[in-house]
Amino acid sequence: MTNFYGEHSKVWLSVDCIIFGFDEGKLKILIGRRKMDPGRGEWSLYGGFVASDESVDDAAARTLFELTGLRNLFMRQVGAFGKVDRDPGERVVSIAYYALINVKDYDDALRVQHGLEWMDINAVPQLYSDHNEMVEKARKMMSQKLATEPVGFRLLPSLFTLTQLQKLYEAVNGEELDKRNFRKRIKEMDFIEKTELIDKTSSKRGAFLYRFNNRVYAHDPNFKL
Amino acid sequence: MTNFYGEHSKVWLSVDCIIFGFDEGKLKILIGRRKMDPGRGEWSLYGGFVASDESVDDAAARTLFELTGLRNLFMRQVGAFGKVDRDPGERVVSIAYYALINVKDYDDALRVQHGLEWMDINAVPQLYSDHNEMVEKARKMMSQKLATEPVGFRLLPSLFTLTQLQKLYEAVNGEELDKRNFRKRIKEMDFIEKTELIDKTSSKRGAFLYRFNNRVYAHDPNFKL
DNA sequence: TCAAAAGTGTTAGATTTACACCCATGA
DNA sequence: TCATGGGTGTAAATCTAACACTTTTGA
Repeated sequence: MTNFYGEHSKVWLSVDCIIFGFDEGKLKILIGRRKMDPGRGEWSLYGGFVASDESVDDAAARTLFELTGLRNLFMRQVGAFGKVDRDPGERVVSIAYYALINVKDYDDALRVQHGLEWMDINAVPQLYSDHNEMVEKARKMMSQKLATEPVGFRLLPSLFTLTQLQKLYEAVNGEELDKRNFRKRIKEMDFIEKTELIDKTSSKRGAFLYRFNNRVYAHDPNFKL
Repeated sequence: MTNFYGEHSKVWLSVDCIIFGFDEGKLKILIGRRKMDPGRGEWSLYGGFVASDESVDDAAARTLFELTGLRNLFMRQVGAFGKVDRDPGERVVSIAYYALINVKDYDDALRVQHGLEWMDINAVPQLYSDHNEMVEKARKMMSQKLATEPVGFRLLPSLFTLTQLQKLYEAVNGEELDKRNFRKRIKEMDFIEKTELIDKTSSKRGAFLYRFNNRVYAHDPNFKL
């Protein structure tokens, strides 16, 4: 049996994370300068290796936790990146994952400690190896996901204004939306609940805060934006 | 440098193929009985190992070629499947791919030689390891792809009737379509060209044969079904 | 008092859906 | 001549997109 497997060769497996955040009306990802060879000093996604006793998904979740201190993030696999020479040192195949985080939940000291920066998705520099490809694919999958499932909330505080939500969708889709049409559609979705709370940080008048009610959504999952 | 990688452990990497075909008005996939341990005798997807000198995509293309004798198949990655115990023997992570083939192009002797059978997608038995998960994910991705890009033609002969095309979409979506509405939409797509040829195999009157013109599509890629 | 963001409805146009009959042919 | 699959258009309903003004409040 070992013979059967043994005819073939093994590879190192890594995970790379595309961490999306929404801040200052812009969609951003976390990247940093590589601290190790090969590629030291180049801009890069944050990643890690898959250990022998953990699934690939678990490796991604662990890596995300190391980085953010957060568990139960919304996370999806982007795919396997397996060109022979993608890593200049050894044969390493990497599985990319994207995650959505609320920037305000994220301890900024952890960001600094890992030497990471929030980079506007539209101004991502050249990255190490094939990481730009990963980012592009993640971005497409993520915007497709946000258009068909109510997961955009993962990028916002648990209480948010409709203007924030609209700006988020505008940033993700790269196009402006009509305010009245947007709010009309939101009103049709019972799982986006208006609270009596008012946010006055962004206007003098103040705006009602809303929340996503997952229980209501589970009962009547009709989302379309 | 080797130290940096060496702290971690390597895994075997395999590819598994979900090969979609369309025949007798049904969407089918190719599966066979495993000829090796572990899992000998169980229904399984066809797969292979990734060699050290080939990319993961190349390994999938090679595996598909071994199996079908066909190159340049439409092929897309489904994703990485990496549970620790997914392979009872060793730690093997598998990257699944789906491919679309025209059953008529496929040499049936090759199918028999590999011990494979066409199985209706709605009657797939329990498969080895996590292969059912792969099939489900591939199916979703494939139907999404067919709804947004004109690749359904890859499942049909290069000349096809509109009824064939409609039956294909019905099989993929699992619901019937209105004949007049379907044909109205096809008529709007200039890259689906009517020929003067007539197919008389499926009716006495005969039906016009159509073809997909990729050049016209490249010029005006508006597809929606 | 004014600047800045919040909030609110209507209508025309476009798209989608439902639906039924005649045609051509070979057996 | 009849059974079988091929082929065609219209109208109602629904959905989408465009559009402008009033409100509230802190500075």
